[in-house]
Amino acid sequence: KHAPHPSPLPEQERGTHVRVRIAPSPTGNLHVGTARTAIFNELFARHNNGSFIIRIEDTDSARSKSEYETSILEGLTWLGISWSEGPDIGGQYGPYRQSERTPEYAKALQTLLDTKKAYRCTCPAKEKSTGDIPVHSCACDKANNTTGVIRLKVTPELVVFTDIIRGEIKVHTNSFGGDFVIARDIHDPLFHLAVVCDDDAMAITHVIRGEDHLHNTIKHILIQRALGYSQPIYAHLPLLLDEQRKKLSKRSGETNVLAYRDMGFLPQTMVNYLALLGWNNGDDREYYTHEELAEAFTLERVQKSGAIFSMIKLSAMNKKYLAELSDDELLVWGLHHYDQKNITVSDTTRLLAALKTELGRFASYDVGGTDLCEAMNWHEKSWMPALSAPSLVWKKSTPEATRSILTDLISLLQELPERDFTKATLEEYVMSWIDTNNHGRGDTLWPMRYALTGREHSPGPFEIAAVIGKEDALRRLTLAHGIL
RNA sequence: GGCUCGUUCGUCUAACGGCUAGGACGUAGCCUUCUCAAGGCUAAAAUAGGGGUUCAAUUCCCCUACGAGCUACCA
Repeated sequence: KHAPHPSPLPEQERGTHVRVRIAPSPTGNLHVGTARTAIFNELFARHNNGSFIIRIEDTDSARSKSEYETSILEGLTWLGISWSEGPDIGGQYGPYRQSERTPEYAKALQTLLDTKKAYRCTCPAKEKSTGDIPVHSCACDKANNTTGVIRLKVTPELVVFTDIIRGEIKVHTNSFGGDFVIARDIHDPLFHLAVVCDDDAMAITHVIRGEDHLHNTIKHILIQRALGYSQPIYAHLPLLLDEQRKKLSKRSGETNVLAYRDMGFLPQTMVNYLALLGWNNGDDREYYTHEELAEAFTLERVQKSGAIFSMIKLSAMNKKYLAELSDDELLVWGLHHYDQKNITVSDTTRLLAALKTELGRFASYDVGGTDLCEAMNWHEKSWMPALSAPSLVWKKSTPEATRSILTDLISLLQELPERDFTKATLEEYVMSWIDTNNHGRGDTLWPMRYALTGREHSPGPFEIAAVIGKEDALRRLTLAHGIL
């Protein structure tokens, strides 16, 4: 009989304390699909006062890289997801890298070999077949080989388990190809074996992962039974889909979570959006803080069908969160984009003021505001726009009228003291001047705004003038006047 | 091909077996407006098809169609 696995926790606590994990393999950056799985796991753990654990699945040493592990953890940290055990912080069930747990797997493999539930097989690797299912059958299980891969013996039977999200799942072992490989060698386990050993050793109570693992779960249950382990509760999440309704992958578009950060998306946007993709609370509510999600989240309300990851909706949500940012947060957000482009910002006060004028207009840039820096270059001190004379004249005006208005506007603004260069005062002052002199609004405001920004699309002229101040405003207006 | 899962507006989704199938994003129109946005108002837009069960089906059951996932000595 297989000896019970040593557990750092008293036996009675096992199973009562919720313990969930995500197990990314460090073969790439943090994928949005992995991020969503992480979010669901973390929310489930928090909702149930349980533990959320990160385990690095690096049994494929050829493809695993430590910089990817760093990047994955950075992505999770940026999202604001917290874990109580993991490769970076350790924990009482460690180590949390599969490459450091080989002795555990060797022990389990030896047990399976000793109890004849697995055997070594020297047959060549199964060829990929396009037609019928290739069923592995050979005489290796009788040959007592001392070399070769290790296969688990599979007897024909119907395996049934209950998935919290999709109910009873039944798969007959005949359908997946006979005895399957669980290790290349006693010290070189495959994913299936390692997962089962770790989930047991780490006292994982609920395995919450993508639907693409549904068939693997059958294999895992078979290994658990052979090893005498108890079976965790399973919940298979619907997949994240691309526009073609295929599983979201690198070829679908950007899948790296950190790339979304660099595009201008906020972590609260990502968490909120991803959590609502496949889960809802049964009502119309769409906006939740991380805490509110943890409070409300249950696996029973997770959707069964896959959901398309939409940048459009993500952007709409991001706009809303951007508008809620405090000054400090907005500045940090803005500076990140200048850093991305290696642009040094000389005056952060002016940058913040400029960002505030652009708030609510971010949709007019590429998704997430990638060309925001260029659109806002008007805020820099002493910056001079590249103006074109035709653009300076409003569509219903003439160069002559524009020239005359600019002449008067410049002398008008010269009389206004610097401290009155605020949006409200400027607006009141200039608008009443327009009205009393019967200038057209467009005839005045268009050239004023264009002169200050060099752009046909921008925030309003008074907001702009308030940000750049009297000196810059007059310099740019004079420049504009000169080209007509 | 086999196995498994799935199917409500274009998308994300709501609806103890019971109002006119609701909301959000997107789209279109109008208002506002110096521009692009934002904001306000309005509109178009869905229960895949066919059988059952029931007084009553988006909801329960069956079949079909379609879609997806899996089908490695990757994870």
